[in-house]
Amino acid sequence: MQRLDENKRRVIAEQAAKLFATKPFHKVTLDEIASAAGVGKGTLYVYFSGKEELFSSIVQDGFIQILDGIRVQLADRKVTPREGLRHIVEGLFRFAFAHPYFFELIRTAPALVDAQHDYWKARHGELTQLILDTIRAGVESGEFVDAHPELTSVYIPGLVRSAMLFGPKDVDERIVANHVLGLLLGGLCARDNRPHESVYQSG
Amino acid sequence: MQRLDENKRRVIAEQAAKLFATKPFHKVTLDEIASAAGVGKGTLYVYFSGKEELFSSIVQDGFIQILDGIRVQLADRKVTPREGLRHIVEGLFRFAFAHPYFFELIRTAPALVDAQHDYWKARHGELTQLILDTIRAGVESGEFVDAHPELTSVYIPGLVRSAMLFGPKDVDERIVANHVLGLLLGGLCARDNRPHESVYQSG
Amino acid sequence: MQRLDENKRRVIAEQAAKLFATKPFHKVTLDEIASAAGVGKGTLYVYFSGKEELFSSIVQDGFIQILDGIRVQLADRKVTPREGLRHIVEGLFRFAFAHPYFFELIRTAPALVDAQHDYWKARHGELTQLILDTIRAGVESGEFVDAHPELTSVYIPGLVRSAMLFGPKDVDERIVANHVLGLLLGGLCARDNRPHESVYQSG
Amino acid sequence: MQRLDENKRRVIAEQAAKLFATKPFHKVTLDEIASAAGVGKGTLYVYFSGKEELFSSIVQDGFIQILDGIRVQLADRKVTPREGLRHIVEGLFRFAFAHPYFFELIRTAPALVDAQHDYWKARHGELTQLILDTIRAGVESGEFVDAHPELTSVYIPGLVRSAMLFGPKDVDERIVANHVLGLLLGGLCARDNRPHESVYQSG
DNA sequence: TATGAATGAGGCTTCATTCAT
DNA sequence: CATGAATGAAGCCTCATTCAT
Repeated sequence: MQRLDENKRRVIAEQAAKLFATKPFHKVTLDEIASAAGVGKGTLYVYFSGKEELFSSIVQDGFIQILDGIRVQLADRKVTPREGLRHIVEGLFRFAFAHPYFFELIRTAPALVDAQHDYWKARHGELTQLILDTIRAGVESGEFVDAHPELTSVYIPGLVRSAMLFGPKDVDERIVANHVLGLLLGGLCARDNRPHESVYQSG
Repeated sequence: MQRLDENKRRVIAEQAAKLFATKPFHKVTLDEIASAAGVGKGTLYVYFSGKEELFSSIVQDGFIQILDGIRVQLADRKVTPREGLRHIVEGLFRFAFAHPYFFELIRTAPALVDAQHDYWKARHGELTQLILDTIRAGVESGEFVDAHPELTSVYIPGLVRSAMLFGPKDVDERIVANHVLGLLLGGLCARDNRPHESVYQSG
Repeated sequence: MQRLDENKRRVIAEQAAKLFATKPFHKVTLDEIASAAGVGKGTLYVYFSGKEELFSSIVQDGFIQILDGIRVQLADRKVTPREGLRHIVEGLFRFAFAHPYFFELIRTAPALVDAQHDYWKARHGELTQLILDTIRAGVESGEFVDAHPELTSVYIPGLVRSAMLFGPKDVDERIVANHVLGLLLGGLCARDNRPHESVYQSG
Repeated sequence: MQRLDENKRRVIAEQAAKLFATKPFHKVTLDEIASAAGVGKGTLYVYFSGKEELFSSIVQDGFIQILDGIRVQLADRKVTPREGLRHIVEGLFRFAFAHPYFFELIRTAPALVDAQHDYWKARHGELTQLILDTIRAGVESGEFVDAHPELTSVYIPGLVRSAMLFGPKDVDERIVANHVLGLLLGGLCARDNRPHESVYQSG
């Protein structure tokens, strides 16, 4: 028996995630969550220490998944910066499409976490750092030209977020991923070096 | 002082904006807002019909400012798509730096507005449309290459948002604006056509 | 200039009476009253010292009118108890039909008046006393038979109230008055001594 | 105590009834009610959906009790109209004396109930109808003479109300009931057919 | 472990009253 | 005298949290 009933914990987190994605934090009640998860309200406190912790827990689990997914791809020492960037963008979109609620949900995350604020910032920082390292490697190798990689690294999750939240509803995962990647690599004025439509083929 | 005082309305909105930027919606109390604005709690209801309306009002005013600012710049018929894009990015950053709280504040906006949801979506759509038109014009004129302008148009406010929320705290307005613009126009692999550092000079 | 503008005072009282008759005391706002009377909210305080006093004032004015109306009729020394009872019932109904809101309005009166409670009880007591005297006179003269005149005297305004509040909406003043009087004098089993339909003819 | 406690519900309703009888609706606070009932304020909302519903609930329960009590008495097919009237008046007074607060409380009822207004009117109408049927039966059988039974039927609860609210405080239940009944049957001028003092003896 | 009845702190909102104009 | 913007006390209600079962 690890972490109580791990399955029930996941059901609760999933249902809560859906609700948190639908309405702002303060309009989601624990009654709703309990009822959506098919458990008693008291049970929530068996698995989570409170509403905020439940929320942060979901967010952090998501970040960990994203990070792990990307790290697996980047683990190979022979990954070039360009391939690395592709892995990052694809990894972000893979998660985003697998968890359609997630980006809605983290909209309110930064300001909510109080006690867990540091932990949250650490996770967020890890992701940014991962991206930053990749870009810097590219700059050093001459593959990339970027006067401010520390800025670029924060753009990338933002691009994914924007695409998911405000882009067309029926967009295809591979198409957006490629499009974002194309923009990142070649910009709007690029002529010949665009990887458009070819990314997934090589993946 | 026998007419509703437009100035007092603005003071309330400003103080409220600061607070909404600091904490999530449900942690901002009307007591705080009233006290920060130096008015009685009841006075808030003289100028706004409630907490949510106060919030949406701030958001919408901001959007209108952004739109107006950009529209003024784009009004000149001789603006090229490339210049147009520059005006858009600069306009967004100009507003963002003038209202440092705004992007924090709209984090929670979409889900909060209920009654005003349509109005919000309309404003948001206007901004997206403005950008979309510019990009499409560039694609048609051959200046831009973009397979999915409808995606690109939603990225741009997202880039600004990411830069403001997660970028370095002491970043310079002109530097970020140029950097974003450079990325948009040339991407990371561009070599010769990058307007880096030169944008504001020509403005 | 007596009591300020006596006419404006009456307009306010009339509009307030209508509103108090429509909804319970706590759902009538001074804003409504002011707006219905076509005056500013502050003006209400020029003519009345507050919401409760405005209410009591209306009630007491009504009672005084009722009392005065009845007293005029009873003033003639030669009025028999039977005629007296007729004057009382007719007087009550005359007022009730002239002020259709009044009985709705006093529904909540007794418990509302705090400061003016004694004054209210005094007026109410005067009316009861008037009726009581008439019945006792009748009992003494042998015209009436009543073991508990002090009970009967409180019934009579109650009969009027019930007829007004719960009786058919389109009832005729003379018909109800006669009906109440008939019941009082002869009861349901009476056979020959009923004054039905004849009361107003002799008035 | 894992099911909603019906007894607790009754305690709350009883205490609330006492308070509503003492002061007008808007002066009774939920804090008072909760504290009088010995429960937390939130508990009120477990058993009732709000202040108004708590109030209407009390009123409606009362009406149902009155109706049921009277209906039991009238159930016997052999009840004559005269006996029926006696049962009605006695039933009303029995309830009134058992629930001394009730008639105070319903003073404000009609205007308060909004959503439940129809339900209230239905109950009130049932009582009136019960009385009306009895009187009409008497008129048809020749026992009663009444040109307007639809008026008489609304008087009767009004008589009870007046007696309770404005009659002497120390009045005896049997005496008032008999007195009201005597008035109804014989009026003030009756001489021989009055059931005074004899009603309860035969009951 | 699982539950849900009970709780009360805290928030939004209303509105009678005041007072500067 | 007339006004209505400003006020803040007070109340209803919500809901996260607790705890007895």
